[in-house]
Amino acid sequence: MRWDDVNTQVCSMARTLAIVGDRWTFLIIRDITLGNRRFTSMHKALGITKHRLTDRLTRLIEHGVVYKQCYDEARQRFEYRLTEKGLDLYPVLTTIVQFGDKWEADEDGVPLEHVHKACGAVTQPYLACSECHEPIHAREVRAQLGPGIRRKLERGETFGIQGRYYPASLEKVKAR
Amino acid sequence: MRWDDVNTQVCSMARTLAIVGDRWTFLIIRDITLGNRRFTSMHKALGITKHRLTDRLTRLIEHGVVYKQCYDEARQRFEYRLTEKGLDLYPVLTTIVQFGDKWEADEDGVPLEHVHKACGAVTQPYLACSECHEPIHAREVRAQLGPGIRRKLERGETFGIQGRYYPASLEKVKAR
DNA sequence: CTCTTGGGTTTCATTTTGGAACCTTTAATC
DNA sequence: GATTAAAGGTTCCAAAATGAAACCCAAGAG
Repeated sequence: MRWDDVNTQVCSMARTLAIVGDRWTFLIIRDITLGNRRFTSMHKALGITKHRLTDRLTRLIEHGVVYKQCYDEARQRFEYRLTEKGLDLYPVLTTIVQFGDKWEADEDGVPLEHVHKACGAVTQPYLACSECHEPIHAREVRAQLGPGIRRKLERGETFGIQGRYYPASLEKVKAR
Repeated sequence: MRWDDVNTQVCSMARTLAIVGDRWTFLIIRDITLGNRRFTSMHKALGITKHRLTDRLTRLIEHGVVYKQCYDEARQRFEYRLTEKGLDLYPVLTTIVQFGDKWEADEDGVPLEHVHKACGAVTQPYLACSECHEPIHAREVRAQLGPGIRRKLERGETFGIQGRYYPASLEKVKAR
């Protein structure tokens, strides 16, 4: 399957990755988050080529994740900023950074620390259950069919790859 | 910069993305998480070519995220499973899925639901502060230099892209 | 009036992907 | 006993994505 078709899957991960799932996009968004919002500045800081950067920013704008804001009318200079949708990627950024902090840091320690302004502490955010508010770990969660797939099945629609709906293991998920 | 050099950055995100930051890897890990652990099965379900799948699994094994477990000695058949390190990617997977559920679901609703076994409820995990346990949002967090960068600066080391340490906007971060 | 800066576009070589065919070993079937 | 069918790859080639470098253009600065 061509990568361009990946977002046709009935899968929230595939659809999200169709927007941000390439080499550079997360780094671009991270830089914008940290205040590095201008074209040339990102180009230099990230080591991404201008070509690629133009391309990725355009795509992010198309998907409503980033918008362009003019900061110099005369010269038509722009800053790239995150939309509300873009800010919603923050949990993804944070969890990626935390994984790196835990498993890939060198002996000097973590590159950056994150201060929670509300309480003033250096924080290492964790995932909590929306219902019981306890921390959540991989093995404590079970997936089940949601309406997005259930309704399509009820209508007798075929979807997914070669008529098998997706993710592949849903037969098992259903059976459990 | 060549992508292969991205993990030389002093940046937890760059280092993590050097492992999982390509088109297919997250989908592979998601499938393994959902119980789809065999080569041919993943190949068919994901629509990834065998070639690419071999390549990605090999890389994940090299990085200690996945291991191969024999389930049929005679025929030398294997299952791919997540290591402890691999399980630590779960928060990343979850937050990616949540973004997709919120912004990219169609009118039928979310494809999958996630049940927190401990409390039995369908959960939509959120990020909480490790110190005050309140929910954390993008605008409530401020980055500051951590030991991994501070110590290198104190020793007078140059690092990052062209001697500028990374992320680019750390000058600003420092100044704040 | 020339130089620099920001923000790009164009061109072209190199890498990475995708698709398909092929290989090998063990089991299952006729 | 020969034939066929998985499972799990590998090989080969064409197509697409990427990276490096050069070029462009407008507005200010000197």
